[in-house]
Amino acid sequence: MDYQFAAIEQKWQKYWAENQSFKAEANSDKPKYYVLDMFPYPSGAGLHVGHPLGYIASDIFSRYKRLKGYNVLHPMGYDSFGLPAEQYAIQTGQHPAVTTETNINTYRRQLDQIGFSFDWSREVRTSDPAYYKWTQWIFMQLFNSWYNLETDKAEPISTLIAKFNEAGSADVKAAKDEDTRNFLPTDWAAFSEEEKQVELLKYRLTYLKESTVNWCPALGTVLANDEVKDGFSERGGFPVEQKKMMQWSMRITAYADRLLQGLDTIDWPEPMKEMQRNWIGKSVGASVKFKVENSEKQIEVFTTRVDTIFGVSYLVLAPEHEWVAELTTPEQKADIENYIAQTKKKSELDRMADAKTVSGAFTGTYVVNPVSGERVQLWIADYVLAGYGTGAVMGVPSGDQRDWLFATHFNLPIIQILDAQKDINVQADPTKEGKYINSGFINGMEYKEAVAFLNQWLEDQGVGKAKVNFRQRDAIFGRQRYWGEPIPVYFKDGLPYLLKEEELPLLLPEIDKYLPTETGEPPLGRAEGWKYEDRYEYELSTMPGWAGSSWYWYRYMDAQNDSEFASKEAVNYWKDVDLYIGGNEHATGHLLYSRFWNKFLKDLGFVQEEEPFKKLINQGMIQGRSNFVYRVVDEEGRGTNTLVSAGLRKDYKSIALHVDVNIVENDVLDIEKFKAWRDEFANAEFILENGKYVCGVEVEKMSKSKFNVVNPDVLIAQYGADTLRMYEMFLGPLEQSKPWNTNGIEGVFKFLRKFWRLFHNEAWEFTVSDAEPTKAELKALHKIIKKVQDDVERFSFNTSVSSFMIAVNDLTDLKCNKRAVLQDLVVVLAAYAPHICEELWSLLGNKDLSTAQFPIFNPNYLVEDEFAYPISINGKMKMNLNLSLTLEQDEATVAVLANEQVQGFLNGAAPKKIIFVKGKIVNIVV
RNA sequence: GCUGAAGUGGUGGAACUGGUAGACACGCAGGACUUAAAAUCCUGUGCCCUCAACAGGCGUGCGGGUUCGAUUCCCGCCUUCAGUACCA
Repeated sequence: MDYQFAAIEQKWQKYWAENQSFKAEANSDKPKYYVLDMFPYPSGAGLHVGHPLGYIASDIFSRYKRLKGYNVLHPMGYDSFGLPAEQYAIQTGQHPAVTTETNINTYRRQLDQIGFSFDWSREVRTSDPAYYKWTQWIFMQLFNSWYNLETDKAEPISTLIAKFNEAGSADVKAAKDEDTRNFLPTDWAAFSEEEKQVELLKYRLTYLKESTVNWCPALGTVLANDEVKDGFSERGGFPVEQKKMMQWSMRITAYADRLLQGLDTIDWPEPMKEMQRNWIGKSVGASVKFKVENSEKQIEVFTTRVDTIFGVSYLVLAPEHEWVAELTTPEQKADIENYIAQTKKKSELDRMADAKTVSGAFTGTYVVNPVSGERVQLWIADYVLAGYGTGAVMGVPSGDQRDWLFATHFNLPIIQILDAQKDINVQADPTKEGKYINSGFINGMEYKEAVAFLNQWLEDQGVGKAKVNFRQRDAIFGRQRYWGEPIPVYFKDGLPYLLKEEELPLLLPEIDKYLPTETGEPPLGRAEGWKYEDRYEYELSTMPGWAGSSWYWYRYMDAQNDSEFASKEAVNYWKDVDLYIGGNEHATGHLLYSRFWNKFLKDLGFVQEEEPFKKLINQGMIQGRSNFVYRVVDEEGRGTNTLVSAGLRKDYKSIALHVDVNIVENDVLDIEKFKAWRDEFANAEFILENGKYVCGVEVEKMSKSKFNVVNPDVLIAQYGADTLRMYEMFLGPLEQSKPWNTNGIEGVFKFLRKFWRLFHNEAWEFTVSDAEPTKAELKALHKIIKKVQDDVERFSFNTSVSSFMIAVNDLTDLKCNKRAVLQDLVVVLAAYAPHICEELWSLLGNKDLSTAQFPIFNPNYLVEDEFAYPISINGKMKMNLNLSLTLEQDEATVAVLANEQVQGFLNGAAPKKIIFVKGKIVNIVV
């Protein structure tokens, strides 16, 4: 029979499902290997051709590892809480659970027909109560923990209480809020229960705090910083404003240093690590307090160059700094207010574009440099950000270019502080070289000494200390929306208390409408009679999107467990994810939060590994490739009924229209389908080039409105899943972003057919011979065995597809239909094109390809006696010459020079030198 | 600006450790089969000079360098993409 991909693929997909062929063993003597994909949010649009790219790669890797004798865990699930289903619910009244279920079914159908080897018995859905029970449970562990800076790990809150009982708060070194109280053990004992709870909340790893949040009135919800772009919501593009509210936060900053250090231990793409480093934004420096003249106030600044403190010639506050009004003198009041008004008007974008312009205003107030005793002016300027550090900086014009510009613009002094500083009247010189001058008691010191000395001095005097500052803030954990995990907390006397563990899961209540209440409370406020013990108000926020995805890889290890998030045995066996494949858009979201929760769970002894994802690969984005037709317009600019082919468009006045890429092949329009596509084009006329209508092309985001979405279903119907899988890999390196095009898919399909034909005679009857393979056949086989092995291990899937083509071309030329060769070839190709291979495997009389062994590479088959040496003269390749590979330099040189053709090229010139690299090249230098 | 990645035929891309640049595929051109088309098969296909062949020259973003030999290493620049942005 000819290659009937549809029947073959259905048959084996059914077989795999019925036999649970890819179920990971809970216990095994085989080494474990955990291959994870970033699980999808099941959106209503279903999968497009870009989604499966990473899944195909991970599937090939998983199947390969199984053939190599590993016990592979390769699961899939759904990140099924999220905003789109809720938005849809608001519009239609349909419960998000229903929408989600429908979408999941579509996803599952689409995934199944690509033939993935997922272990579906371990499927998870973050919106399933059996799953979010454990998300809530982790929240409770966080609530019940604090971060001990002495042991550098999280500990149960009970150890903190013990410390308070014993020694009060003095010796406690903890990651905590800034407004903690100092108390003695006796004070602690005297605190009321409420006072104790208030104090403990300042130490818990998840805590309530009044914070400024990004409030989006249109969406009725709070957004994370990464969900806001330039003052508008990333989703929907609605305006976002700042609003103060009590919010649950996660004390991720406690882990900032470990999150940073851990990056050095994991095999991730460098750009990803770099993004996380920048996001965490560690800077080492000092905080210094400047006393305000004629006031009790002290302004704290953060600096990374405490050594330059004698060069301070002014201080700047952010315009939003809360003390600005208070510290402005009456004479300067108008100036300052005017400046603040101006800053407010500037949007974030303007402020960015304006980065070069110097602006600011003098408050009229002076502050005192605690080190030198000098009085300097206090200014405000919008180059200082309220949200970073303390919202105040010291200006050192000789050492910082921005400060230099500011000082020059406003005529403030520029003080040289190092003898090595050059040209400071032209620009700042941030050098750390040389010895300090004009710097009081650090004069004559060098950088390192000065920093250490100053830090100690500041601390001794109580006016500052060495400090590490992070850009990263604690993560806000509450969302004012419905479709998320309820937070397992109720309020008594205004204080939060946890539910009991056995009361989990706290189920999402039913509500009438998925909108905030009339009083502005979150949607959960609509749930009637939803009270803890019928009296206490539950927390009405739900968890953010990243909650459920911050630990899901552990649930796959033991997905059905009802008494633990995953059993100790399962966690001890699977440990961590060996290979994680997903997009780089999660660099500072999911991947950071997951590492945070993982470290926390490790601290409490629930998991084994400090880092959850050993190796990470980012698959590139598949962009859309839009096609255009060009409608000729008349004098008045009205569209006519005529369309002109792209190559001739310069001769006409025309407008470009998106055309559905599914009726275009190799950029040539299928005119009949086009006429049927839209009524308005039913009678269109075409100006053709070379008898064809050629469409224009542009690379854009894949989107419905651009008619450039390619649905895998269509391609599978036309070519089959095996072709789709191989074609997606053939497109280019996995990590590279590329526009989708179907131009080469025929070639891959032809390859599979050619492969199929190796096993069949002219009449398409299955025929293999049991004859001994020839040397050439074995060579072709072992070349591909080695190639695939090497390629898969370095995730170079595109090159192995090419090599498969070469192998099949070679074997076709050799007319090889020998079982001894083809049977191994089937196994080698199985990870890429599993359906056709499984069929051929069974036609060869075997059972269950998933239990086969990857063929062992034998280098002896590749050994050559001869090599066609490229002979180059002065590095230019001239000809090839067959020489025995046993020849060493001397004999080879003789043989080369004896050759007539070589002599012809030399044309009488005497070789100065002959380079001979065995098995590689001969280069004659003349 | 900073950080990171990348720049190779008409196109996607290959060349893994400095050793034959353009594998494999698409497209295109020509041919076979066919009444014809599709499918299939065969041949050719980096550019320039040449009717063509032979031979030659050029060629991996640009300019230099190291080397017998550079897509690969070094220096300087340009462009594109991604992230980030007055971070004190």
